[in-house]
Amino acid sequence: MAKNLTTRSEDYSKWYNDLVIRADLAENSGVRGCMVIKPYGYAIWEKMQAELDRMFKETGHQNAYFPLFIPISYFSKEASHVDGFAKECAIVTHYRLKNADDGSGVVVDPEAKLEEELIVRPTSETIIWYTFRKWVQSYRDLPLLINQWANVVRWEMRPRLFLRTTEFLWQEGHTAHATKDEAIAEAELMLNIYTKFVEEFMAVPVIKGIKTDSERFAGALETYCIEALMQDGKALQAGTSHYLGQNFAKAFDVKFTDKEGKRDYVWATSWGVSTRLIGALIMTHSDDNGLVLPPKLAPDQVVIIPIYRNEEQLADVSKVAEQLMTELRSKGIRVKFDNRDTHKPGWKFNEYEFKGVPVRIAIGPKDVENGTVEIARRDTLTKELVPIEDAINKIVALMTEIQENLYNRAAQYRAENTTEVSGYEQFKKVLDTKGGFILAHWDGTNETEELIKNETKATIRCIPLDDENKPGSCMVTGKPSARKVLFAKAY
RNA sequence: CGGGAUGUGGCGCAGUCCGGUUAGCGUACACGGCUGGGGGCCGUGUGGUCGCAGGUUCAAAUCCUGUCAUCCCGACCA
Repeated sequence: MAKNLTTRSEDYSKWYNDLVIRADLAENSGVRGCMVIKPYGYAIWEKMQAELDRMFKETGHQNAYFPLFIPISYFSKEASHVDGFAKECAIVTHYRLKNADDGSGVVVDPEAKLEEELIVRPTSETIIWYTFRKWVQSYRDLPLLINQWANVVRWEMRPRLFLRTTEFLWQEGHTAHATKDEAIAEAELMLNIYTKFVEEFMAVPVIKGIKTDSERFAGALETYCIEALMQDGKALQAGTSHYLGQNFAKAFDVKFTDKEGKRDYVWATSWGVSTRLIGALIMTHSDDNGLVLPPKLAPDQVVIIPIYRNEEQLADVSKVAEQLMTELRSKGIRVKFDNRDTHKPGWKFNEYEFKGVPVRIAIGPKDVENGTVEIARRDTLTKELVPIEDAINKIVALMTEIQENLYNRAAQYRAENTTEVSGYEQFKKVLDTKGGFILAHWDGTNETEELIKNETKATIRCIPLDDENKPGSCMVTGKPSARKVLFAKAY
């Protein structure tokens, strides 16, 4: 798989310049750390949105929309939450511009200073909990299962295209429950939905786990996450789901009356995935020829390219192509017939390879004569001549086959790049020479975690939720450890 | 905010050290012809106040000062 990609990926910017820009998904917008998502990139996001939205609704969630601006006073009600976000907020202080006295352009009108500053949401817990207070009185109002599709702004020091942009698109779910157990179950349910989406639709294998104290979401009691391994050996957090306990309910005074007539604070969760997932998709499957998209998310699953020398041949080829397109569409396959005469076939072959279209069909005069079509698959870069009557079944089968192949390939890569170590020296050596996921025992203290981070730049990605709870002793301190945890260098 | 680098047609770059004709190359774009089963070839053409503002000089993309922006490395992070 992607023989040169691993080395290329060590230089992150080159990787993106070569692949993302060439694949035409996004570009830097010129606004600090923000990006323009181009139509093809956005089409991928829309496919992701559609599938996630369906899964949310199937589990009883509803969409709503809350304001972009959050009064600073709301924001300061939950102490640990503000600690987590204070350093990366954009703040609105004025509401008007005026012409500069010296004619040099427009300046902020000092007269138009806001009484109370507004924060551009870095996440919406505060404004949503402010609102939830008005929506919840009785256990009959619960659970409240709300999702919002929105943009948020986090003024990070160091933005990275798709992975950490100043403004990004995401969905954020916010729920309120009558009991603690119900809230925990919700947080776990959403983690499972994310897992299902990322693995089944994106074909990206993930490890489910919980975050350590230091990596936990600001204001949460438990942060569940899914971690994926990119082709350059670095980990990427693909999604998080937080159990918030009663922290936000207490901060915003959201109480309800239960069946016995007792008043209590509600129990909460929040969960989100972002356009970072597009980055994960690219960085998991792409090769040196460009993007490789899983069929389930590809905006075009099949592209048909006609080959011809003159109008007459085009007419013959088009007849076969259009017939094929109609039949494929009736099977629910997204097909594009690219009969532009402004580009040559060779050009188109390359273009759709950059774009990662899973299956390419070429039809020329020879095929019309012989009753064949040429079918090429993006994941293996192989092509074969197939009798036209077998084409439909072949292509339908390829949709599943390519989807599975991508997942299996990524899973195999991850297996090959996951190492279990026992000692700290071995840990450092693996990290330096191989990278990837490393499983090792840890004594559970912040101090040890911090020490490892400072010395190696590796962090604990999560404490995995799988069944392998074999106790041992910490690789650094030798103190007892309940189980191995997952380390990696991360984006 | 610390360290490093870069700003030159739409995009990617050379030229800058050592100032000197009309600022050059690739690509893209437009037109014509040959082409067309993996980014084809030939020809013609459009497009640049060299990031911005000062300064030095007979002369500045090139030297000096200032300034702005972007990118990379670090602290921060979905």
